[in-house]
Amino acid sequence: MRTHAQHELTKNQALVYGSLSDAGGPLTAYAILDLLRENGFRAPLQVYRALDKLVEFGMVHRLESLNAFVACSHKGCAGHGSAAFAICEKCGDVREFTPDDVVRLLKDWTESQGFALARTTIELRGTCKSCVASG
Amino acid sequence: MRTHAQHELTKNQALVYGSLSDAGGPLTAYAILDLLRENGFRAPLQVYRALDKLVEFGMVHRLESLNAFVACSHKGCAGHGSAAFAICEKCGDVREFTPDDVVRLLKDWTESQGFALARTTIELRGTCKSCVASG
DNA sequence: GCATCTATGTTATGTTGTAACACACATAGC
DNA sequence: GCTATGTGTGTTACAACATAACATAGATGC
Ligand SMILES: [Zn+2]
Ligand SMILES: [Zn+2]
Ligand SMILES: [Zn+2]
Ligand SMILES: [Zn+2]
Repeated sequence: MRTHAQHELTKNQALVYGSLSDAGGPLTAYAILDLLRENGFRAPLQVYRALDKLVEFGMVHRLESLNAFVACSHKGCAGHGSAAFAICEKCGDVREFTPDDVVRLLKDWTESQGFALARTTIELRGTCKSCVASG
Repeated sequence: MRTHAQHELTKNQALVYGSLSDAGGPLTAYAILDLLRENGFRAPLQVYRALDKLVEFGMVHRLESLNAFVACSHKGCAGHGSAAFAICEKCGDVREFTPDDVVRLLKDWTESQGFALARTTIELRGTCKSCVASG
């Protein structure tokens, strides 16, 4: 039994997830494509199809405000509560966190409005601690 | 003294804002361009440049998860606290609200992390009340 | 064998967003 | 008047992001 694979990935899914995991930060689909050309990737759809599945599995998150994708920071994660992201505009660092209290308030609001919530996007832009410190 | 114009808009800005205001919902930049061809618009930059200013003025919001823009629902608004959006995936309706408590919690988190928050993106996807009722 | 489902490969196209350069217009300083 | 400066504008070309449509390949179940 595998400990770190809730989903058996196909070859392309594994390659794409590997790229994101190795990168340790967000990559665009086309950046992934370029990284994987030496593995035989030729067309954007090969990347997008794998990303669709990985996002569905909860192993990868899409950053809407960057048009980019990032591996979930919970290693071997098979999905968790809604995530939020703090994105540094100086260095590009992305920090994932899970603000359950925030999500609870948003869910309360949607319920009070009769809105059936499917998913949330929370992305914070600013400057990270080390970039603030260094000027 | 004008009551509804905190900013004197240029011709192009007024046209773009008018389109969004009349639409009563989100439009992509290219949809705006098509609407404004009869007013002499020929190129996407004419739209994007106006949108940049309108967003800066706080009169228009960008919806990252739709790659679209929407007039602020506060008429004559010159900017307010961070907004959030509930987006119906059935009918496309977008409801703007201002969840101060949520923003406060997010701000607390960023401050505890030394992250200098510049702006927030909060977008909720789901099904609106009337679409839930009718389907 | 045959239907069905999923994954994959490939070409072409559609959608969203900018770079670079030129020009018009207003305002301020000389 | 005449420059300098800043901002708004117009235009061409291009870059970046995403999908449609069609073909092929392998696995599973009957
Ligand atoms: Zn995650
Ligand atoms: Zn940083
Ligand atoms: Zn608003
Ligand atoms: Zn609806």
